[in-house]
Amino acid sequence: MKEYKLKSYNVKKDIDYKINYDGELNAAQLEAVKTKEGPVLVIAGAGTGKTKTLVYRAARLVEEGANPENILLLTFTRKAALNMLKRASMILDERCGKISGGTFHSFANIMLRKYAKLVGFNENFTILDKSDAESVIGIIRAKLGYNKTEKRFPLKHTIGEVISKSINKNTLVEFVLNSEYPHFIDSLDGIKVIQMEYQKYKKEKMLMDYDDLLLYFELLLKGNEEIRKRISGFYKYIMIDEYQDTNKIQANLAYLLASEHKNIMVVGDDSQSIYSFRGANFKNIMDFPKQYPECKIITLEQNYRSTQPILDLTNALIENAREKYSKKLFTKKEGDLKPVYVETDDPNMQSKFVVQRILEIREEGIPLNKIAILFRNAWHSNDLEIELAAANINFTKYGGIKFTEASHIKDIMSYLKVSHNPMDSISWFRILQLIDGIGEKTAEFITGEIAENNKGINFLKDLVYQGTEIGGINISQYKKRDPDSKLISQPATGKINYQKKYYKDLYKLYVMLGDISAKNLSPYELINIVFNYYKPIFENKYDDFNRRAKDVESLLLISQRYKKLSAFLSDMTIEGTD
DNA sequence: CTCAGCCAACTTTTT
DNA sequence: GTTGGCTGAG
Repeated sequence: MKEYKLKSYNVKKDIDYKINYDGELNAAQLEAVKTKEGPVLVIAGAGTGKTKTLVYRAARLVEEGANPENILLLTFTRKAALNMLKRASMILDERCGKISGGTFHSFANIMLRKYAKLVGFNENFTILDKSDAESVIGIIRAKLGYNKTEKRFPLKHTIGEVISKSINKNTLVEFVLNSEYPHFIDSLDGIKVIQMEYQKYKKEKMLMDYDDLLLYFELLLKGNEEIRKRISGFYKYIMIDEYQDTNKIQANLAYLLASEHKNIMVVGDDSQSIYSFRGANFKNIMDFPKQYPECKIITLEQNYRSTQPILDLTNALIENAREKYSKKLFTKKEGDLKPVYVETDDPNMQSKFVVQRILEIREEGIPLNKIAILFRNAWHSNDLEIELAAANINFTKYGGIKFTEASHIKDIMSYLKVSHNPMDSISWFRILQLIDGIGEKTAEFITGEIAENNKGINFLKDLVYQGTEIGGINISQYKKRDPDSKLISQPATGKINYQKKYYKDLYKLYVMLGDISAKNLSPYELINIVFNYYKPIFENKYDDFNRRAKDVESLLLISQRYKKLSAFLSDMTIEGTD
């Protein structure tokens, strides 16, 4: 990190404010915006102009002379952060675009890329998304024989969830099992073993999952006094959005980051905590005043979105909460239409009712694209979709799997990941299996050789050349060439036929990987090289490759925004894109 | 033993 | 769309 000399924060008396704060904001918002220092808790009810408040406060800090880079704005998605900075730039000027912003995960990533060595990693570590993490767990699960137990052992997906929950909720694995998977309580010991192996595996292969980003960042700050002081000293103003959705580790990180100055403003609504499934705890927002007894609490209650009857309903609901910051939402918006609660006997009746209402509303002249139906998951709408189709109502359905998790995108990304971090066994495993004739076992063998003996892609060359020159060699011959190799004794037959039809393809892969390891290629150029290689595989693998090809186009487009491969890879994994 | 192909079961929400 | 189980071919 560059050493910056902090500008001393002396507000000149004669600042000529360009922004008209008083005219744009209500009293509570204004109070928040004008508070420059010390801990502040802003309780922002739904639709009370929370984002606007943050935007103005960021702009105000800059206008009063703070260096934008010293302001840290942590939000729930990166898109939200960018959006706010854009708005701040619009009301003030482009200096606001330089404010440091992002999610806890992306900020942790940036810091860890600088200080990875201090927590036992290399700077080129790879970030595992959820399915990558599950693959690792799946491999360990199989290796330890848990796929052949008498009693059904939890699936990799479940194991991953249990481990992650115990971390995010800061509790023991047994508590998670007891409360959410009591039927798997017998598997406790096994899960604990897998957890340990998982941790070890990631460390060896320079891999971090989402939780690790936070954990290692916390470790970095806790274990290195000097670094903590440097980072906290640099980010002199901290703002955190959606504080009710932070978990224990994130709250802890916030505390550590603010330790040098306590200029921390958290904004949230205790009545809107929706991420408990991933360990978010609204207690964080309740406990903030305990953490900072001197903090200022500001409550935003004027709502700009809904009419009073709707707010009355939410007020009544919130009133029932046992632990809360009391607030009463009110509005100046006109309207007396009440929300309607309808109960139906079965899901199909529900669908029919919705269809009927839509037809009525359309009769009244409301266009279909002004009507929205919300539901909690993709298949909840199955019945409704049939009814809508039957009634000849056109609709657009949003949702489905994320772009970055589509398997063809993951394929392409894996080639890049391997070239960025040759230790990334998960990506090796994936791309090797794309070759015709290579399945799980062979991929495991090659992956193991590449990683364990640190041969990198040269192993591919060795393998192919041995194959073509010698033909099928057996284990003992191979051992002679490489006496240190550990994995030689593994296969039960004691013999692997190296003369395989996939040699040619393996060699092509080797050549392509050599091409993309050339220096100074942009992510865009890299993807082009990769796709040139991948295209035949791609078209063979997917019947609908034409549809999927559009995603590749998007990927190329996105990649043009990046100069460096490492930033591109991190962003694609942490932020995704929509 | 290894791999590919087929089938049935399941699917919240996010970094 | 994905996972895991099963079968048959090489």
